[in-house]
Amino acid sequence: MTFALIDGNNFYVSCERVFNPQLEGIPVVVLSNNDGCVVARSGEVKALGVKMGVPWFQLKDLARKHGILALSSNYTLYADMSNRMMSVLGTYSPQQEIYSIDECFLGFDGLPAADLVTHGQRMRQQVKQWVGIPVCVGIAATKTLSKLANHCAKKGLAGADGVCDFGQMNAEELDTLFGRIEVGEVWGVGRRLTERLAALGITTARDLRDADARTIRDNFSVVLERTLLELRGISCMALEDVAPKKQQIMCLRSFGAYVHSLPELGEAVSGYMARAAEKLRRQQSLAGAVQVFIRTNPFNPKHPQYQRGITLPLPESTSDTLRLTRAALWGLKRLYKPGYAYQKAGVMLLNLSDARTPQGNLFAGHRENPALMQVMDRINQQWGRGTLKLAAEGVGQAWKMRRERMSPAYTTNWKELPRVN
DNA sequence: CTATAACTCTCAA
DNA sequence: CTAACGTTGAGAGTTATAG
Repeated sequence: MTFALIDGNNFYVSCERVFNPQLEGIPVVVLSNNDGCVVARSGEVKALGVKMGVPWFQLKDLARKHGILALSSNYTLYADMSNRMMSVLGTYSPQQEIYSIDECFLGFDGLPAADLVTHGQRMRQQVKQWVGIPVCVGIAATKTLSKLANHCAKKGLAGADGVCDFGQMNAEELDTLFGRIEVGEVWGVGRRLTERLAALGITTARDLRDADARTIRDNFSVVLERTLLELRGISCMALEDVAPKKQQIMCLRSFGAYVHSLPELGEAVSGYMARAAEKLRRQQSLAGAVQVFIRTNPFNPKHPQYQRGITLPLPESTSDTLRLTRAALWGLKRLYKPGYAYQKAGVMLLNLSDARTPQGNLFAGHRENPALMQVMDRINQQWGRGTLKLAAEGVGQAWKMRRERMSPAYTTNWKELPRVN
């Protein structure tokens, strides 16, 4: 088994640079929703020591000093660029698993082992030329190893130039290399596990690979044991060609300004439910339960804190925005307590089932007519999200998120294409 | 008691 | 000028609850 993992470099920043080459060579970050945290950093910013996920306001001094440019995230643009990148990469293998917006696995079986690096370099070159995004490629016998190889490719370790194939290295070379990689770089090893592993003297990828599998399972979990085996080249995770349907669908968001009143929370919750229900219908599912939650800002110690959620089973599984929204608003009314500054709300759809083989309900008095929802989805797809919506969503929306530094929708909206004279 | 539901924690991008 | 800290999903493990 041979896997390749292709990952866009600083993906969101690279997307922005495709359409604004002046961003090349200068420190750029892309911010999360609400312009809250740093979610993508250019190489220049990484070199300044800025960590992933840092709140933007904490960087103001550093940003001024080094002229860091911050952009609001433009997910429409990134999703479109991702689609282009994925379709180019998809031509390099019959098996592709799109793992996230900026990375995918490819199955590289059946190709001559000696040619894989060349193959990888061709992919990089073509993606750069056709889509404009720089990518790196990791190649190895398991998914976990290919992720690690990708890390090496990005860092230029072991003499890699954008492509790293562990299959070309011998045991000693791999030993040396793994001994220099911190265990936290391994896929599936996060901050918590890094701490606990360190207590056992396991600090590098090599330490974890050579640890006793049974001990790892007993002290940690079967998940970490699988990771360990994968580091040894024993493949425990298959390439998932077809994306399975989601088991839960959620939509949550921080507000651009604190919200205090029930009606305003209701508008937000209705809007989130409309989005969640769209996703639900797209994958042809029905929801059997709805969860709603609201909370104050846990980072603001001056405000009194309140956070609560409620799960409501539905009498009958449905994908009807009206019914789902009614349930959510009913739950919200039970949760709501006046006198708090709410900062975030969200909805979740649970107990999902297949819409094409609906479960019968002896007590269901009526079947719903999906035509209205179909029309709504089509109109919103053609004319833009939110063109047609329930009155419950409101029109004022003072709580809407901040996006003060957004780039135009270059690829999906003619009106926002820059003029060339 | 067991089986399941509900909830918490961790991780990833 | 001020105040300001993301979203979505999976899965394991634990605890609560039902029968």
